[in-house]
Amino acid sequence: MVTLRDVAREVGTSESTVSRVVRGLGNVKPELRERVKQACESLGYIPDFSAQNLRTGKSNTIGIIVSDINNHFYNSTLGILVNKFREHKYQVQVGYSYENGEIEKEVMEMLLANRIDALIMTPVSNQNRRLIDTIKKRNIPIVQLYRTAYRDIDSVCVDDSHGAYLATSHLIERGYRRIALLSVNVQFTPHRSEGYRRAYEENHLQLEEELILKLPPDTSHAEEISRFITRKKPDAVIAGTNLLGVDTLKAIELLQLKDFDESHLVIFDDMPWMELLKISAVSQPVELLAEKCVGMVLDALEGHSSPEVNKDRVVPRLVVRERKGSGEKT
Amino acid sequence: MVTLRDVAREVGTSESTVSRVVRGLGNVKPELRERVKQACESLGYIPDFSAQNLRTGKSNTIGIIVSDINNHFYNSTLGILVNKFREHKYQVQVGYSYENGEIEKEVMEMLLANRIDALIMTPVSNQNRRLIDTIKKRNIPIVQLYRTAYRDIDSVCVDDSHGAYLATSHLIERGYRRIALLSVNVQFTPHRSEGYRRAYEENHLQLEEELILKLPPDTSHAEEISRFITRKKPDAVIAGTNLLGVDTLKAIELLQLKDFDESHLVIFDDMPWMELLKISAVSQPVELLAEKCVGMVLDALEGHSSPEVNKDRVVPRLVVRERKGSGEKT
DNA sequence: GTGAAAGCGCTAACAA
DNA sequence: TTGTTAGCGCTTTCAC
Repeated sequence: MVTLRDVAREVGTSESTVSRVVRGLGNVKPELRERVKQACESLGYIPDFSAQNLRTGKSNTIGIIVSDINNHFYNSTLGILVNKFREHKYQVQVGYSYENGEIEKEVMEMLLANRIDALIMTPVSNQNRRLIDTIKKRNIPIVQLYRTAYRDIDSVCVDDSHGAYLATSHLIERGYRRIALLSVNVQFTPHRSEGYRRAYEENHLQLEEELILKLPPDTSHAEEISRFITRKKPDAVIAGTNLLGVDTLKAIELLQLKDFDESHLVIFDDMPWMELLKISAVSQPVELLAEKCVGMVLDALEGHSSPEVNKDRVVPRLVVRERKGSGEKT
Repeated sequence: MVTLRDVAREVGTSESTVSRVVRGLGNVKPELRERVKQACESLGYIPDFSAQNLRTGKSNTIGIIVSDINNHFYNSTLGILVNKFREHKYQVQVGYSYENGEIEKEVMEMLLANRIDALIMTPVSNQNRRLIDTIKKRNIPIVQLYRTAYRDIDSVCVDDSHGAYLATSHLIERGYRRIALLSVNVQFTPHRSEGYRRAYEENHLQLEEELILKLPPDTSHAEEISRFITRKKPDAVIAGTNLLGVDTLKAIELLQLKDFDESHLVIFDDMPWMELLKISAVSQPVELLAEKCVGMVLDALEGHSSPEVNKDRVVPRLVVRERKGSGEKT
């Protein structure tokens, strides 16, 4: 391994001078600076972040904990975040919690051990309060994304309740009355059922509790959904995530429901394939969300943040799609 | 920050003893061991990987460079790799190269600076030979995934040429003659066009070069593809990646081609939505691929690897799908 | 079974 | 403008 010392020896100067050149600080004579740069280049010097981090106490790294590694929706959010932090010269270190509080704990410890400068997470539970406090004590900014598990920590969420309201209203308007609401049984998310209820109430319609189905995260539910449809006979379905959307479509296929087409369906998290299938979707403003999240983190890192807890909530919108010839319920 | 020293002071012992306990080494009296553990717990001690890495020269971290952050296919591969390494107690640090050799260089340097123990990458070019050599010199194992840019480095690839052969043969069998091949213009991939040609030859059919279209990575090509279809009038299309598949479907919609349905199409990289749309796909054995890749890395880390260059190639399979009533070309 | 001490590669305070 | 030095938190001899 080539170290500062090696470069210094090569040039015949001191480690600190080389360090200054490498970090682009002033106060080095141009001539020396050039020779040092040359030597770095020819020796193939690469700095050692472990040493840097140890010495400076910071890592230029943002930790991000993603709750579901298999959900494209989270992956695309992650993609945007990584991009934005890249622009600000921050590395990103990702950890996956698999919607499991224990693993979440391990991952938080791992990221702390890596000396992250800030943490963005989609919390799985509120059981890691202890670690959250440790992180606060170290003055590491935290932002919760998509869910608010800890009330005293900044958060950026989507108003899923409103999303459900939009979806439900839309379907009611189309003449559907037995609308099923499928959602993942995850805590700390703004409750979709709340908006669903509101839409029913505003339309003076009676709602059946049994049309609300909560499912555990991180597995396929096609069979369960098909049984549910058979038993409860909904005339429309709102799928609370893109993955549940896929499961619902599979269930429909399983059951060979000929009249149950895409117009009976609204799926959360707009994805490219929904456009192709002409399925209406609740589109999350991921870009905006990421922007706010990054903004909060950078503000906090630069000490610009307010003493109060920031809670930001962005509003989803309904994307109505229909095939020509389709439309009102017949 | 709570350090080993703090814990040692609390217990009234030395740093080295605490270190032994924390790392689960023997040679500490049970009674002392317990007290140390207690103290770690109550003080909330978290080890510092920077210090550990600096001292030991290794990081328990595998670096992975993904070439396209927006491609679900790579994301799902990444998901599997992360899972597998987790089982083996390795962290994963991800870098994204955005299909750009310059960024790839930066990312490689970043990962090296982080002292990764091994590197898995989907190389974008062969222009980073210099860094590859540095990595080799540091005895850090490297595995190339999906592409072989450096012949002297281990690799695990998919036989895309064979995939194209399967897709083309299938379409020819269905009666199509003017089959377009759309692929991303990326170097070092087994050439799809080779299998495409072979299928034409075996069927004693004349192939038109102009039906082969190469497109740059990392943008949408719907318009370009629609122009291409208008001009060249193919009667079937093979899309070389899932993203090109989406673009092709959009192009078909743009052109309102009524008779050009899913049966005229084969898309590389099987994705859940293709099942829903009944689109035939060339399915990559991602799980197997990841397994081989992880195996190679672990072998190398444990010194079990052979002196020769490992080149593994896995074979894709064709998943034929059809709606009832569809089938042979009419 | 336990502790003292050196040093991994780097930065920052200070001295020259 | 440059060099010397101490020390970040940890592991690893080596001595006891």
